[in-house]
Amino acid sequence: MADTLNERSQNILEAIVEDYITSAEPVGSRAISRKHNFNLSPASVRNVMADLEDMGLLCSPHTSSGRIPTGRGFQYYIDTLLNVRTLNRNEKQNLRNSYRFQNMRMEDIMQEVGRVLSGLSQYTGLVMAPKFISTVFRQIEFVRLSQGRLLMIYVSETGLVQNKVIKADPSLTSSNLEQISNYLNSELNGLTIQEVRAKLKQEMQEDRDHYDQLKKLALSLSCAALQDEVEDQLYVSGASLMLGQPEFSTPEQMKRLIQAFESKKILIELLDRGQSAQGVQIFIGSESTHIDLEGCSLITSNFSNQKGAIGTLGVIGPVRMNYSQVVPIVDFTARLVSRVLDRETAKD
Amino acid sequence: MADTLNERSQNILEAIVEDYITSAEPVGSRAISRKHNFNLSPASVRNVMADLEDMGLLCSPHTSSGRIPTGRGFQYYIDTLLNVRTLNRNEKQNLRNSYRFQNMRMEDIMQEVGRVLSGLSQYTGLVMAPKFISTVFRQIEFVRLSQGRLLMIYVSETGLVQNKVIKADPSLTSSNLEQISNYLNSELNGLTIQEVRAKLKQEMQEDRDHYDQLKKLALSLSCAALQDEVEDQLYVSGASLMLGQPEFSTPEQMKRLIQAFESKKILIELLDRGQSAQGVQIFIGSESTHIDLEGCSLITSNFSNQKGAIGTLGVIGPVRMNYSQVVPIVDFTARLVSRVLDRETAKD
DNA sequence: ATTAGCACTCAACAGAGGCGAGTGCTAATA
DNA sequence: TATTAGCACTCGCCTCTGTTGAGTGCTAAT
Repeated sequence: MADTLNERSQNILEAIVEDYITSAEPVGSRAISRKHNFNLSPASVRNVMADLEDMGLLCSPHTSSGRIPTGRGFQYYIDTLLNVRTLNRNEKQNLRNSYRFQNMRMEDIMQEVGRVLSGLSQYTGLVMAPKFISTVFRQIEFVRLSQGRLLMIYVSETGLVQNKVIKADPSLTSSNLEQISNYLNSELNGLTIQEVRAKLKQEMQEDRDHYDQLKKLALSLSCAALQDEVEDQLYVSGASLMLGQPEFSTPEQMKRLIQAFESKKILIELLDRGQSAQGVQIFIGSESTHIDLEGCSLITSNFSNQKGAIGTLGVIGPVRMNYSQVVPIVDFTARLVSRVLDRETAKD
Repeated sequence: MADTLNERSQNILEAIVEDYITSAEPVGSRAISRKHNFNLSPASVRNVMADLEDMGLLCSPHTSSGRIPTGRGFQYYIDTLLNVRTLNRNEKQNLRNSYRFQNMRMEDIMQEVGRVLSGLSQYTGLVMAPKFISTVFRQIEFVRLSQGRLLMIYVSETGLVQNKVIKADPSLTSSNLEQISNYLNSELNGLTIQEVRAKLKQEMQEDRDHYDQLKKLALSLSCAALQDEVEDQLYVSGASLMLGQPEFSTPEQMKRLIQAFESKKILIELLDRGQSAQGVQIFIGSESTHIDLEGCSLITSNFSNQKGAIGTLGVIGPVRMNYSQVVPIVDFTARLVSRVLDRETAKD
C-alpha cells in the first residue's frame, strides 16, 4: 500500500526526509511549503502529512511539533525515492587518491580503508577482513614454541597473515616440520580453505593406518591448524564521530553506542548478514536489528578478489544519514579494494 | 614544604582523598569530623582544610562546597599516604585463575590481559605489546606477493608475529628466498633486533663488493625487512567503563575521552614514558600530560621475558581511582605476564 | 588550641509565566 | 471538489524567581 503513494505525497515525503537529514529537527508544514516550491499552502501540506503519518511513514515527537520520518519512512525513501549520485571521473580520481595502499600489509589496508571511509563520510567506518574460511591457501609455516606447542603461520593468497598456536607431538624435529610444511605448501597451494578441509578429510580417510608416517603427521598437523574457525577481524574507525551526531548526544546514548561498538560482536553479526548479497546494502537499525544500535543505519558492500575471499566494508551512521552521498563512496571503495586485492595476489 | 605536614593534617588529607575516591563528591568538614573519629569538631577540620587549600593540596569547586583534592593533593596522597594492599595467597590464586592463557597467540594474550585488567578494576585496561626493536629474533620467512613485492614474516622468540611488505628484486626465485631465510634463521637466531641491526650493518661493510652474491641479497633483504620501526600495538579494553564515571558524564567529556582513546597515539606516548622504569608507576593526568586525558590517571607496569622484550600494561581511570586496589592488580599481572612470556619462549 | 554559633554563599531544584513553532479543525473560496 | 485562510490549542523550551540545604569563614567563648 505504501507503494501507491501519489506523486504529491512522494514529493512531500522526499522533502521531509531530506530536510530532516540536513537539520536533524522535526520538519514543519510551513518550511516544506516555502522552501520547496510545490505551490501548496501549509494547510495542504499538513493534510498530506497527516496521511503519511497514518501510513506509518512519519511521526511527530509530540502534539505540536513537526514530523520526522519513521524507520519505515526512511525505508520507503531509500527503496523508491533515493537517487544515488554517480561519481564523475574527477570524484573517482579524488577517491582513489585518498587511499594509500603502497606496500601495505593486509591489516594496514583494512585499517586505512576504515579510516578513509570514516573521514569521507564523517561517520564511522567499518571493515571486516575476509574470513579465514573464504581465503585461498598460499603458504603455511610452523615455528616451534615451548615443549609440544607449535606456532602455525598461514598466509593467504592476498597476503593476509593468520597465526595460531597448536599442540603437537614434542618429538617433532625442526627438519620434520620443514618437510611437513614443504609437503603442505606444494599440495594445498591455490585451494580455498574449504577445499583444503575437504581434501584433508579425504586424504586422511584414504591414508588411514597407512605407511607414510610423515604424510600422516602432516595431515594431522594441518588439520589441527586449519580446522577451527579463526576470530573475525573487524576494524572500526572514527567511532567518536558518531558522538557528534545529535541523535547520540545524551550520555546514555553515547555509552550505549560505544559499548555496542566495543563488543564488535553485534557489528560482525550485522556485517555477516550482508555477506551473501551483492552490491551496496542498507540496513536501517531499529527494534528489528540489535537494540543497542537503534538509531543507526549501516551501508555496506562486499569486496573480494577473483578467487573469492570475501570481506565487507561500510559506514555506520545515524538513520538520518546522507545516503545519496555515502552510498557511492561505499560502492566505489568496495570495487577499489577488490581490485587492490587482485593486484596483491601472489603470482608465480 | 608539603612534606612537612603534621600528622593531623596528613590524617585529614588522607580521609578527604579516600572519601572523595568513593563518593566523587566534594567532601565537607562535617562528614570528616563524624565518620573518622579524630575527636575534632567540624570547625577545627575546617581550619586544617583551609591550610591544605593554601598549600595547593585541596580546592573547592565553589565558595560554599566541600573540598576536593587537587592533582597535587592526589600526588601527595600517592607518594606518602597510600599504603598498597598486598595480595594474599588466595587473591593471587584468584587473579591467576582469571587469566586464560592456554594455547594463545601473543595477540590473544595481550587482548585477554587488557580484558581482565579492565574487568577487575572496572576501569580501562591498556596493554602495549613489546616493541619490535626489543624482541629477540626467532625466525623469518619470505612469501612472494605480486611482482617485486615480498611479504616478510618475522617471529620473535616469544611467538609474536610481525609482518611487513617489502620491495625486492623481481628476479628472486622461490628457492633463492628459501636459501636466504635459512641463512638468516641460522645467523640471527637469539639476537635482539638491535643486535641484528648492528650485525647486519657490520657484515654489509665487511662484505662490501664481495663475492658471495646470495649473502649480499640476504643482507639487503633483511635490512629492508628489519630496519624500519613497526607500529606499536596497543590494546584498549573497556573504554566504555570510563563513561560510567561521574567525571566523564557530560557529552563533551565523553567525546574528548573517546577521541583520546581512539587515536592511541597519546596513550602510546604515555605508556612509553614508563618503559624505562621498573615496578608500578602512576601518572596523574593534568595540564602537564596531554590535555585530552585531563582527569585521568594511569597505573602501569612493564613486563618482559628474561631476554628483555619489554611491553607495558596498565589501567587508566579517573584521577579519583582506587589506587590501593588497582596497584596490586597491575603489579601482579605484570609479573604474571612476564612469567608466561618466559614459558612461551621457544626452546630448542 | 579548640569549638559553638552565626551570617553568608551558592548549586540545585521546582514552579510560574511567556514565547513560538506547529498542529488540527472548520468554514470560506476557486 | 480540492485548496486554503483563520483560529484555537498544544507543548517544548527558556527565563525568572524563590526555596532549600550543605557547607564555609569568621568571631567570640571555652
